[in-house]
Amino acid sequence: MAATIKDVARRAKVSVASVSRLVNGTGNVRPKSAERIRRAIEELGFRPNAVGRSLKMASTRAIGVVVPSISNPVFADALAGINEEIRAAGYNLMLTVTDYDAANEASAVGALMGHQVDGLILTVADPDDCASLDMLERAGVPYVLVYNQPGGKSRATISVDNVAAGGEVARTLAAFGHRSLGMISGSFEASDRARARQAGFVDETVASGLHAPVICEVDFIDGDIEQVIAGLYRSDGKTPTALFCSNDLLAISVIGALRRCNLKVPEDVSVIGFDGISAGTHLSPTLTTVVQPSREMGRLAASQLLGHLNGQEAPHTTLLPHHLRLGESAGQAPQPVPADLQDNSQPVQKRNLAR
Amino acid sequence: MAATIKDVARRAKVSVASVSRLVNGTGNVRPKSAERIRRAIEELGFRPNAVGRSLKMASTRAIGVVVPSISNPVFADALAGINEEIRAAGYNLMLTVTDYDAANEASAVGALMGHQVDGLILTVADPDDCASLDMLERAGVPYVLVYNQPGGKSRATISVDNVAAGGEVARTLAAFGHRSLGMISGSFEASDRARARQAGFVDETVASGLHAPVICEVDFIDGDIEQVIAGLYRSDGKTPTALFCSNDLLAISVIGALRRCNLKVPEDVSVIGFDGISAGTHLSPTLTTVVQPSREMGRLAASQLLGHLNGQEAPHTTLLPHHLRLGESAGQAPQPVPADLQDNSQPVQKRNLAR
DNA sequence: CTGAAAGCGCTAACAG
DNA sequence: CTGTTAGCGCTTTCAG
Repeated sequence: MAATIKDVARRAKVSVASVSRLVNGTGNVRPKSAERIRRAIEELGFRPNAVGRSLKMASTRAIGVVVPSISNPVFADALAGINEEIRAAGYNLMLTVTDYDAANEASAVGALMGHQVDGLILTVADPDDCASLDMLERAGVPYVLVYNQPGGKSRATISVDNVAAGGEVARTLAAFGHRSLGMISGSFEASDRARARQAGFVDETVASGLHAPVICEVDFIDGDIEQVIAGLYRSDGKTPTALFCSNDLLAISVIGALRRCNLKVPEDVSVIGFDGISAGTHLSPTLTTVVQPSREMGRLAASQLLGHLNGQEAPHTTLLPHHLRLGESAGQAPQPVPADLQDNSQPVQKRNLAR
Repeated sequence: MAATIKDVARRAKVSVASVSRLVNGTGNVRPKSAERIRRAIEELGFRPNAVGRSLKMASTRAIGVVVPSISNPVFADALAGINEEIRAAGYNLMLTVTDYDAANEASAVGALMGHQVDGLILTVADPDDCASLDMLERAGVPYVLVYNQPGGKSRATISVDNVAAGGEVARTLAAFGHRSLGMISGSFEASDRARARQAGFVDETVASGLHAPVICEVDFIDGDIEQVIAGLYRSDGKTPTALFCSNDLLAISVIGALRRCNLKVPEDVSVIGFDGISAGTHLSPTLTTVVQPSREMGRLAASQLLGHLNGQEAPHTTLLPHHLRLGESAGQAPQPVPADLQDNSQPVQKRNLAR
């Protein structure tokens, strides 16, 4: 059906070589022939077959992208950035969504390699223990991670400093006067980011003179979250007055669950998320969160990868700045302890946290 | 670098044909040879080059997807559905985001055709006047639209009935006692959906005995929206007590703008969106909206396309059911007119709307 | 400036 | 069962 370069050549009464030269602007062709070729192309509606070209050139001009989810705006935004950069450079995008499943991760990378993508951009569950990544390395296929923050192995990555950010959250909450913190996180196994944020959060909580925070790992099912929250606040003991959620989507669910448990945010419980998805600013209370520059991260990942494909320096680890966006969902700790007890607090350490 | 089928054949001391047969499960090979081939594959880390295969088979087992945006959850959700279906069938996904730009639309389709995708799934600005679509048709490349609802031309589509849905919104609002309706819409030029929703909304508004609604077309810039809202409600005349927004993202922005204009939702103004993005249920007030089954739409589009590629019936137009999700953002019209005036209302028609 | 020809990696007759 | 071979559509020497 579709016309080939051969058809064009025949119709223009030249060799396929000339057509190729004209089409690709490589080498010159006599103006007279050029005109005939152009007409033939026009008449035949010829469009070069990228598969044939790829086979010959050993380059598909396609780059693969592997992300855990696309319904999470964080990944959607990064993808938008990637798309922008990639397309501007004339590359195409092969996308796979893994749904946080490691098996999908592996098969996706395999499929993409089979399709001979020129490079990959991906977010994996665990960059420190990822067979797919090792495979890419062995095969010499360039890649750069986004959001992932490898601990041991040195791998090209674009992310924020999750540990530091988690720490800032702890300090902020402490400065608000909260004495009992908690963290609600999605699967640690499926997210090195969550682990890093937790590590920073716990460390700084303790460093701030508070006791270690309660950590709840939840499945991403609304019912589950509600149960966890209910369980947490049913106990009459020392329950957290502030909750750090490992990502914004989770924070939003947690706020909903809290509300259904008749707990007011932020009056009774403060909530801080992570990511800075735009939906957070439209909620009420508006979401306090750690903002990462998702779109920019995607753009940067793409441009580093493309740069490398064009012979520039290899992609390297880049930590982009994050920042805390103060919304209404986090505020002063409720109910300062009765005056007589208050004297027992530790003013020195308190001053520290307020930094 | 990467091993080819030839390398495997050499190493296993068989012909490339045998390797191909074993790898693809087409034809038999002597168990003895099979074993040698398998070892060779293992040792060489051989992975069939899909480009070579595609060239020979005239099929890339890739399908192209073209959407206006990926940051809008509607498209992200549909894409999730497409991804699911596509991957289960062993296909790959080539994605392009057009950013609502018709020029990008055309070049994306061109690039995808060049890459020889086996079929396309797309949402375009105007399915009734779309050069890309005509080009696909001419080239005989199968495609199915999502969200688009072509008026004239017959094109395979998965969507909801936007006209009917727009009408329902009008009737619902009328039944709530609103007498003055308005619609805020994104670019009509970039969205046939918006046009269809508007058509249904206007028709039913009038059919309900109300005067034609105010229509405001806005750019998708927060500042712009705020200005439009402010302008609309500055006039002391008969301003709408209910606003239908052509999509949820817009509705969320409108609610924000309304709030900044000191208008309460829904006490002063009711707002209804369209799409049913999950963020809407987490807002407060929760968003009233027309829910479309986005993920299912994506899934269905993909399965129809794949079915067609496998020789089943051609994709056809499918209207999936939508439904109104009543949230808190829309309610009874404010301030029933003073009693003496109320008698002037038209009870008969009112009864009609309440149906 | 131009054409002939080789070959990218793979599949599928076809002949043994 | 197995190997040989002819392309799929394209780019690119290499001669002319």
